[in-house]
Amino acid sequence: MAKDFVKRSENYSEWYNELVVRADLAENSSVRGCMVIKPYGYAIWEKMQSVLDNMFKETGHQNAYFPLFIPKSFFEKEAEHVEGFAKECAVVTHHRLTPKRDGTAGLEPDPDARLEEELIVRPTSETIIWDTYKRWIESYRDLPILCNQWANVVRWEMRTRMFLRTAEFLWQEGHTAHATKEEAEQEAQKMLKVYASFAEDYMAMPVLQGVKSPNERFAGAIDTYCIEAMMQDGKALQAGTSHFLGQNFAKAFDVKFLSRENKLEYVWATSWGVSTRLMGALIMSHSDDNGLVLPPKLAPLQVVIIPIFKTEEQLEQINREVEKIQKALQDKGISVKYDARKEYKPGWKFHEYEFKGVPVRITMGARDLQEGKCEIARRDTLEKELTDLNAVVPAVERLLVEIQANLFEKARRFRDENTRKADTWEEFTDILENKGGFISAHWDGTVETEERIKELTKATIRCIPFDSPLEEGRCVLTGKPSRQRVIFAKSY
RNA sequence: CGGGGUGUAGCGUAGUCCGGUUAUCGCGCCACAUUUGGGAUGUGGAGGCCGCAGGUUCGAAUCCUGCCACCCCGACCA
Repeated sequence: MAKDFVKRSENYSEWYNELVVRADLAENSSVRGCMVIKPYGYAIWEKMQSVLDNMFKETGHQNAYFPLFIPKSFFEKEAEHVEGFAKECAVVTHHRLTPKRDGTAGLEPDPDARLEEELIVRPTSETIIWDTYKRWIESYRDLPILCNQWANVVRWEMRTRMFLRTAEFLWQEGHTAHATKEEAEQEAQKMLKVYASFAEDYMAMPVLQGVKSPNERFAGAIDTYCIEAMMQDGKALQAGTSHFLGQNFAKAFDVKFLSRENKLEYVWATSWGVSTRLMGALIMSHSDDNGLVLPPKLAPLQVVIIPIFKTEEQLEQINREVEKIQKALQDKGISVKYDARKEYKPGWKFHEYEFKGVPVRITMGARDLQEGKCEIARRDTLEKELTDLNAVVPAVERLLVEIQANLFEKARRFRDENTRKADTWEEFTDILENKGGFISAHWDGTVETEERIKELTKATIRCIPFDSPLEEGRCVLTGKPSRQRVIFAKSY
């Protein structure tokens, strides 16, 4: 390597950026704020997609696709929604280019091709979808509508960070329409549970589940539910959100249905989404100073086999053993790569696959083969052990399960160790300045206090956890009475 | 959008203050040989509109103006 990989403890941001680029996941493009996702990174996204997609289908949802462009006027229909997104929209004003009229080289938008109404590149699709749903819904028999869209969206962010905040990002957005408030609320909560189990069971990333404070609520929602994860630098990352939209969009787009009682009523709505930001979360949750660490359930490559040999005869002997093991592993549904390239030395390959986060490595050399053994190394702990050739398959199967569980446990322990209670303002600021992480504290429930705390400390309320017990207390800033602790943290 | 910084080969860089031979070095790349149990070694070689566009000058990576991009810190956000 040209330069030593920067250590996580030295400069977390730089570490993260380098990790993304050097593990071959993505790179900055020549387009402002946009990122190129490279094949290896995209393979991880595809894995995430397919797992999520199955979960959505199991909960009764269908995929659909809506336009990339949204007429400007659609945004004007929901007051809070437009306020939330107006500042970060890419706007299409022309439909044709023409050579520059002042005679200099280059092209310019043709003034004769100006659009009558500007089109907005979707920052989210509520408006275009509710404009469409209006035509789909007449009676309670048309409900519920449970659609999901896999798409790209554009938000013209001032400051970007690979995977965490890019001008264009890939995501999934579910949009549902219901006949009753209760059903819509349940849907929003149900989808949050889906996200939480994806995060914990597949990404091995523990998350807090809760509801957002009014300040952090989605523009246009009645309630925003969220999953919040803690990164290894102690900062919080909002990993997914599910919104109960009430009748806000139905009213804005005039979507009514005739109920069983023959009454005309507005439809109840939800929307929910997760994005390529999850890739950032995955990277920051588990990776170490040796590179990426991927949970086996999402690793595009679970096992790599590396031969060590001096002579052709030895290689052939290894090839024969590998063939058997590779086939047996593949039969168990495990993805395996045999890297017998002669152009790279074993040591180089070890580092390469470690950097890319491959969970299990099998090293097969002539020496061990004599004794009927090979070496199995695990990425999470970097431990190595010799295993009998005929025990390799069950050992790998067991190891993949173990690594998955260990990554989750390790992340959960880290989060719990870095979650602290604060009962006074001194404790609160001391934790933020010296320790970081989550702070469980009382809050008087007002927007003013939350904003004041943000001004003073940069910490925000990440969520009001569902499982937070009722408990009498006093607001950490104002001393006013509070009935429940909420989670504060600095966030991405 | 405010403050700070950077832009020289695929990557990382020296040189910029104080203009002057053929633009420095390392990694990587190519060829050959020897190597292969934790990033091999030697020899030879290829690769540069010095971010872009103007300007000053006999002469610009270096000075001036404008633009663009990226990074960091804020504000904003999935």
